[in-house]
Amino acid sequence: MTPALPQPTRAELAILRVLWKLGPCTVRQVHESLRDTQDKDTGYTTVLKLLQNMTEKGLVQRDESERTHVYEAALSEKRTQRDLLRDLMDRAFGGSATTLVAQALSMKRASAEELAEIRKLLDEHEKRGK
Amino acid sequence: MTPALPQPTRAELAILRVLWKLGPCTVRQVHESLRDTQDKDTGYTTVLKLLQNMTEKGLVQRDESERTHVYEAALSEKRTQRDLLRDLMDRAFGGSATTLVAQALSMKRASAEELAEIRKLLDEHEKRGK
DNA sequence: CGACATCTACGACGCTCGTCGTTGACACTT
DNA sequence: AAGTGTCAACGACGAGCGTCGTAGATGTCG
Repeated sequence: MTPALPQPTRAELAILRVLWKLGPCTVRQVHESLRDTQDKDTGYTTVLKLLQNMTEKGLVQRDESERTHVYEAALSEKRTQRDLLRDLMDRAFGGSATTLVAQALSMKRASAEELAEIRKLLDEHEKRGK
Repeated sequence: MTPALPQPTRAELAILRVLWKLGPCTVRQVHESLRDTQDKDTGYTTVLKLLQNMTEKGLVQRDESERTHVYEAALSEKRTQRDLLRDLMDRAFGGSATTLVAQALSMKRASAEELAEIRKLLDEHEKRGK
């Protein structure tokens, strides 16, 4: 089992999303990508500090072979999503996946394509269970 | 539209879960219920302080007509779950309900009953969309 | 009445998080 | 060599959170 890293905070998760999308990045690349995506814009040194903290925690890995360091997400997007979802499920849904899915469906009037997609997932899941 | 209260923190959510389960409670009742459920146990004044903070934020409503105040959750459990799920969906899943549901399913090898339940939800949801 | 329990209120502390200013190292240009 | 720009590192700050000690008000029982 992987050692269960600390949960990323909001700001950290925003950075991870950039790393997942772009792959390994310098601080500057992350900063500029955030500038594009984000509403509020974050100072360069803030992003740097965040990335340093995340290195400390093990959320990212740093390549310092060059003067300009390159950061990379330590965990996959899927894995992190699962961890976060698991946490929320325990904290707010009493561990019930069913309730969680129900809320997810009722929340968003899911589009027809989405519904079909989910149905397909269900089928595959069931098949695998056999 | 309801004014979108601040998100409850971890500790606050634990308290809300007690209030949802037991209905309106005194501080002492909440404290003791937490003592039962929780691993780590929280001091009485801590719970009191938390509830005072939550009153400040509007997360709970306080009846102070009696000397011993009675607290009640301001928002329904469902509503809060939706808010939290929406937030996580935006922050970690790029707003995709499908991805979220997929992860929820893959996370827990859902039991047969759960799968059937979810399928039923899907049907109802589709019908309602018509 | 007086002692004791119960409850709320107030203030403090330690911690984490996000933010930034500043500094010093390194590189490039002229 | 001097000037300019980029970068990582460090330290600081303010806010929010969870924790608690203590004080002060109010009730209860002898």
